[in-house]
Amino acid sequence: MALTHSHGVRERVRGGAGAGRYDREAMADPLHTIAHTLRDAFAAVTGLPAAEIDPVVRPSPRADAQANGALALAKQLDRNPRELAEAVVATGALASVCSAVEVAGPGFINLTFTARFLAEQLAAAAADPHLGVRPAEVVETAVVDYSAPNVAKEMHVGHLRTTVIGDALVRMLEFVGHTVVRENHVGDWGTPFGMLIEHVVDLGGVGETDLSDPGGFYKQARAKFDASDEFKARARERVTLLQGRDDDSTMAIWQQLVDQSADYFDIVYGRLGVLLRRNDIVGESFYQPYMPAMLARLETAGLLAESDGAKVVWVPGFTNREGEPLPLIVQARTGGFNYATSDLTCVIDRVERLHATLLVYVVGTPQSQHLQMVFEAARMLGVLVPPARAVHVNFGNVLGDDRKMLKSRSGEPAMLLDLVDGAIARGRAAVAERNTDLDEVERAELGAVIGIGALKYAELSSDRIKDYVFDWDRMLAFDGNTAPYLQYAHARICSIFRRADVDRASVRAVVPTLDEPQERALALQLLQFDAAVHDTLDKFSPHRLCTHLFDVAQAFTSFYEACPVLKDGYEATRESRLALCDLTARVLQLGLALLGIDVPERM
RNA sequence: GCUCCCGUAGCUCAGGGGAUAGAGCAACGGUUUCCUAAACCGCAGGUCGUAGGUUCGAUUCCUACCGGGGGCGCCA
Repeated sequence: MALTHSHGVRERVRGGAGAGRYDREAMADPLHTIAHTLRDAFAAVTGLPAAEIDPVVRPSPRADAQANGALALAKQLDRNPRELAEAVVATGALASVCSAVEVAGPGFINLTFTARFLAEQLAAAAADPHLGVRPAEVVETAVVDYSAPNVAKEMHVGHLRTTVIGDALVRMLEFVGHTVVRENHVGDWGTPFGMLIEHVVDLGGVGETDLSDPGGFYKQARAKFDASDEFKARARERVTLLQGRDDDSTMAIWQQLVDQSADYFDIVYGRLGVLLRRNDIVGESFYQPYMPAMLARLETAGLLAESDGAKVVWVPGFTNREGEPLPLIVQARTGGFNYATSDLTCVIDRVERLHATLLVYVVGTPQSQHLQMVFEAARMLGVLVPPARAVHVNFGNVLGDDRKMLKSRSGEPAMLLDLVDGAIARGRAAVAERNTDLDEVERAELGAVIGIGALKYAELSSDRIKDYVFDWDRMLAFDGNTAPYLQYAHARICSIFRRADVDRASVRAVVPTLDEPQERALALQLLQFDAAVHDTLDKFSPHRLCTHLFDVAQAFTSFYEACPVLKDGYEATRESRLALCDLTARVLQLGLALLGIDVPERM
């Protein structure tokens, strides 16, 4: 899946060392542009290689941007920071794009862009299907491991964040040009399947079970397992049969459980609106046949050791309760494989078969140590070596009011489908409450878009590392940093174009005028979309894009209040403002799409 | 015990080696003959957990401590 761009503005410039650089004239983000310009200016003034210089360009409350680089550089060179900043300004490098360049305080360079420069950058972004977002400098094959429910078990609140965050990352990675392999590492193997299969047998065998709602199935099997030694013994034997893979009846029942669960997962994913489908399932069973070879490789590499009868890898730097070295157990004393075996085999598969260079694990924080050990073992094996690397995209818990894991009324973890349906129902209620002139079908569709959007946005808009408190009212509020607020801003823009009876695409060649402060502020926000996307991907933190989109929406509503678009007396600015509206709507629509959230045209 | 993460406004959260730490909600005060008021504007609110250290400069980096949570051998 090669990235191709038909438009000329983002041609790769070949010949640099390592990653290709892009023609800086082509960049829509003025901060990015100015950073390059300043880097060269600093290089000229100091004599240092440009590659070693960071001009530290940031948005500024005092101007459009500020460059703080002079302070650190001056210290490094033992020069006066103010003089250095003034020397850089004196090069005149910024004259063509800035209307004001001032050195302030100890050596800050405050920059104000010319309206013309900003307007041209806006026009460039508007002409770009990617709205100014640069493609990745190095195109990679990325495997994103997310969601990972268990066969024959219900999906619950614990799967919400991994599914929503993973899906957003997949969309963004693809958008900037990476080849992305979605992998749903479902739990479809292991000792629990002994009891699950045996339970199916008790129920009358294949065809007599219905897993469309796995609710009590797992619990029934579990209860029998705990209560009956006889059942327990049968379950153990069944595990052996399963692992042998050649008992037809066992395999048929297992396959049935897997297939029915896949149907159920598809229902959940479909309703939630994520990309995962059954083709993305690569369960633990897939890796099972490759595990003996993996163990042999560990053996050959001299990494396999024995400890208390188990086969282990001693991974340096990890200790147990007693302060003794902690092993990564890859084969239990019983000879059985466990999740370390599976995960290590999986790393090898992703690197060697899929040729992935970026392995993304969207998995909860509690598995951090386990994953670090697996990654380290893979490094020791010489598999997970540059350019291949693994990233644990960890996340905190979804909490209820009581600050504990979100529960259903029965006290168990809230079921994912209940949360999804609850979001849709609340979205519909919100629409009905504000009743517009929509018919039933439209209202239902809109309710789902708003409800699901709110649910997902709540997951994505705060730092994934922290726990967050689930709150229906807050996520569905039309004020604040919520999906409905962003969707509303988009709907208002669509309304303007309906009223004007103007085709959106027709204003995309317009170079807007930016006379009002709200127009400038909006322009600056819109041009930072590129940086927001890349920043989000660098840190695998979708909340960064959320924050940016919220800033865009706020800048737009301020503009909307202050700058009439269609009203009488504003004919002179009409085209220009329509162009700003169009680009705003596109940034909101695209940005939310990258998060897996739809936008309505009317609300 | 060892180890990882978190601690920012009443609440929910951003931010991050630099200039007066930002939003939203709630509260208070305004705005609608006008493109969707599901909105906007204003006002108020914080010794950035505590104490040291590095630095010209720390809320940001380092150390210790306090508070909360996770993990620590044959489940995943």
